[in-house]
Amino acid sequence: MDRKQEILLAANKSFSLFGYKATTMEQIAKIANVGKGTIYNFFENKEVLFQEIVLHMIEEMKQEAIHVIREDAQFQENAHAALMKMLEFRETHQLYAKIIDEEKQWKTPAVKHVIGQVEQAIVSFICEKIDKYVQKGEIRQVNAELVAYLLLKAYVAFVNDWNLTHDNSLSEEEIANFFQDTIFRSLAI
Amino acid sequence: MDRKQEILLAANKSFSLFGYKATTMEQIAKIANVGKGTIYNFFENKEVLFQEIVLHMIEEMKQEAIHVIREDAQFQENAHAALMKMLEFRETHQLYAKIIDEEKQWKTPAVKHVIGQVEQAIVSFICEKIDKYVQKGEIRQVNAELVAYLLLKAYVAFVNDWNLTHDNSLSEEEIANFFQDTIFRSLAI
DNA sequence: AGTTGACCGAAATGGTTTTCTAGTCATTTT
DNA sequence: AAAATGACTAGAAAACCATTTCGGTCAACT
Repeated sequence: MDRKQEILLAANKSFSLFGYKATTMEQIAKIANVGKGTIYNFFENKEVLFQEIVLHMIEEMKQEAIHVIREDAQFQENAHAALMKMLEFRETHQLYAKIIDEEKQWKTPAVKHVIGQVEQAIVSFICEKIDKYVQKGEIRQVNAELVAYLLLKAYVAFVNDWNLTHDNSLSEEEIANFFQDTIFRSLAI
Repeated sequence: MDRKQEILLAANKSFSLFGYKATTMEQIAKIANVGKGTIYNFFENKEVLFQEIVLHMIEEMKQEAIHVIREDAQFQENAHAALMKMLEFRETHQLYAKIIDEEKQWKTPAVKHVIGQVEQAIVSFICEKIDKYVQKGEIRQVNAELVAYLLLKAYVAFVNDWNLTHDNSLSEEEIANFFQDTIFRSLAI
C-alpha cells in the first residue's frame, strides 16, 4: 500500500489517541511502519501533516452535516440539525474532542489555529445554506456571514456553555424552540 | 477613619493594580496601615475580601449602565447602550481588565468564580429590563433569562471575538444595526 | 477587646540538570 | 538514481530540588 496513505492513517490514529502535543513523529513512523525520515518526504513538517488530518476531519464533519439536511425542510430545521450535528462532533469525534481539550489545557498554537479553521468551516457551511434559502425566497436578505457567525456562537453558548453556569440544563427541544422564537423568527420574510 | 473601610480601600487599590494573585495580604495591610492580622478580624480570608471588592465593582457597573438608560427610549436602544457600556468596562475598568487577564493567563479559581458572578449580574440586569418592557407591552412575552443570556453572548461574540478571527472589524453602528435586524426584530410585538 | 507581626506549613519560584523530540543528512536499500 | 532510513543535533520541555513567598494563625502586647 502506498506509503503516504499509511502515514496519514497512522498520523490520524495517533493524533486521535494522544492529541497533537503528545504525538511524536517517531510514534507515527512506527505505526506506519516507515522510517521517521520518510514522513518528511511527503510532509514538510509535523504541523503540515496535522493540517492535512484536520482538513480530512472537516470534510467528514461536512458530510455528516449534509447528511442530516433534508431538501424539503425549512431553513430553521436544517440549520438546527446541521449545527447540532456539528457541535455533537466536539464530543463524539475522538480527534476533535482531543484537540479541544488540548487547546484549553496547553493553548498549543498549532491546535488553536486548526480550531479556528474548523470554526470557519462551520460558518462557511451555514453561510452557504443561508444564501441558498435567501435565493429560494424563504428567508429575508441578510448579511449571511454575520448571521452564520451569530448562529454558531449562539448555539455554542446554549449547547455547551449554559450548563456550566446553570443547574436547569436545557433540552434540545427547548433550545430549538427558543431559537425558532428569536433568531429564526427574525429571518422570516 | 474606620479600619474596615481602610482595608477595603487598600484592597481595592492593590487588586486593581496587581490583580488577585499578585496581591498579598501583607501588601494590603501595609497600604491600609494595619497589621496583617487585623484584616482577618473583618474578612474571613483573602477570597472573601476579594468578593467584597468585586461586589462593589458590580455595583459601579450597574450604576454606569443605569446611567445610559433613557426612560423614553425603545428597548433596543437601551439594551444596546447598556450592554455596550458594560462590555466597555472590560477595557476601561482597571480591576475588571486585570482579572480578565488573570483568568486567561492563570485560570485562578477565585478569579474564574467572580467573573461568573459579574456575567450573572449583567444577565440579571438585562433580564429586569426585558421584564419591564414586556410589562410596558413594547416587546413580546419571552423567556427573559434566555433572551438576556443570548444578548450577552451575542454582544460578547461580536464586540470582543469577531476581530480576533476577521480582518474587517465591525463598527458599533454595524453591530447595532445587525442586532436591530435580527434579535431585536424578533422581540417586536 | 482589639491589634500585631513572628511564625508555620504548604505552595510557588527559579535555577540547574536531564530527557525528549522535530527535523536533518550521511549512509543504506531498492 | 531515487527513495528510505535511523543516528545525530540543537533546542525545547520536563524533572528536580533548594530557596523563597504567602495565606492564615496565635501568643504577646496595647
